[in-house]
Amino acid sequence: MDAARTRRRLLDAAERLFAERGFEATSLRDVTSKAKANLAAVNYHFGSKDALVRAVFERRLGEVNRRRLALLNGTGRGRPAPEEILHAFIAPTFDLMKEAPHFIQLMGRFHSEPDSDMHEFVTSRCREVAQQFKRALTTALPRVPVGDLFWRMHFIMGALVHTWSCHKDIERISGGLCSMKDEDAITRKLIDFGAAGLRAPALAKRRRFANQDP
Amino acid sequence: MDAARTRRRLLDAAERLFAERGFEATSLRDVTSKAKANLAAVNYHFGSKDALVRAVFERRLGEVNRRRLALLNGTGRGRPAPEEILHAFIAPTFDLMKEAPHFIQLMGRFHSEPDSDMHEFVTSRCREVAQQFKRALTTALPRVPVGDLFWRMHFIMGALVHTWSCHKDIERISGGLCSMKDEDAITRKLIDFGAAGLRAPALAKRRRFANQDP
DNA sequence: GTCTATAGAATGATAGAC
DNA sequence: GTCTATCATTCTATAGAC
Repeated sequence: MDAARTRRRLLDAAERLFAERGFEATSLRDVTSKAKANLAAVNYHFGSKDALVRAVFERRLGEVNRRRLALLNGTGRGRPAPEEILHAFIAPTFDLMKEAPHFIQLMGRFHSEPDSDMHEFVTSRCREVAQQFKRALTTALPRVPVGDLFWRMHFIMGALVHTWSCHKDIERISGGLCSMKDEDAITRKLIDFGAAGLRAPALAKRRRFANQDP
Repeated sequence: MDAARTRRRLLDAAERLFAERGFEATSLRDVTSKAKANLAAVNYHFGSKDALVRAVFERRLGEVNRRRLALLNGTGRGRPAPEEILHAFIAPTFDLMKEAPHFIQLMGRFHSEPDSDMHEFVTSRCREVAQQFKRALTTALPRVPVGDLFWRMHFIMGALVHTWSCHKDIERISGGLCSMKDEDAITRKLIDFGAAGLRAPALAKRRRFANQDP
């Protein structure tokens, strides 16, 4: 029973330090000392530093993706609106902000990390979910050309990832104007923003704007 | 004259390696061997690894911000449209994608980096530009509440940063559907997407959507 | 399972010859 | 300015006592 508790303390410490300092900049000594465990404990319980990183992601990612699919499939029998699809994708991550803020930050950081092994590991656990959401949005927006739809999903992904990365610094960044306290309200703002972008006419203002910008 | 050329090779190598592997994961030995310079050259020309990072940003950031302000102030005497403001902010970075693709990737990575000294250094060089663009958008969209406007600018920033981060992998990510070759076309797509989000009615679909999601 | 001790490799930085 | 050689740290990982 002590083993499980040590494992958990190591995961907590690693999650936090990887989020705050980055993966390369965090040593096993940092992790074990914050976890009040012995230096050898990481290699005993996980095998290596890389395996610890994977375990940190594995602990939360499965549940997040399960809840995403549950929300997506619970939107009723008709074609769900873009707003509902975005909500199913976003809300399970924002819900974690109180319980596991460092994991959210870590998900934000991960998207611009170069480590290709870690990338492959995480994306492999999200591939199925990504496919289903892509299909749902394609069905919900049949008149948006598939190329445009990819770009708009990419832009929404960027807005989401950036919000994950910065969620602890919103008050500072906004000069005290905004805060991340009411995650549901921010979820709505992001959904409304993304849905408006998804529905933008493919050629809106193109010509007029182009004339002003030779 | 040899000094200037060595300095330049070091900056080129550092820019590329920092973008591809990250700052912590890149050693001075990696940089100097790629630059075909001696290990001691970095400390001779820049003083330290940290100073090298700052120099990498300094080399390009000033010019980018100069061009942003030139475009912003060249939009004519009236109140520029949100599209024009976004164009002035985005285009100078996309224009660099051919000439300095690694720097663009590095700008993407930087936004989720934890190193607070580096963060302070870069944001200090962009503070004036950020202020001016914020003011321009506030004027262009007087009916959007300032809190909403902050969030929408934050989301657009996320879309932009994510595009910087991924610009070399768009073909792979999109499964061959899209590419980054025509930067002007992608600039337009991002501008149209962002402008639609900026103009979204503050309460669009709020009530109906809320009912479906207790 | 937890600990100490240490191997073995890599790092940033510098001194001093040329 | 460029080079070699090296110092002092730090790192991951492991062997072996308890």
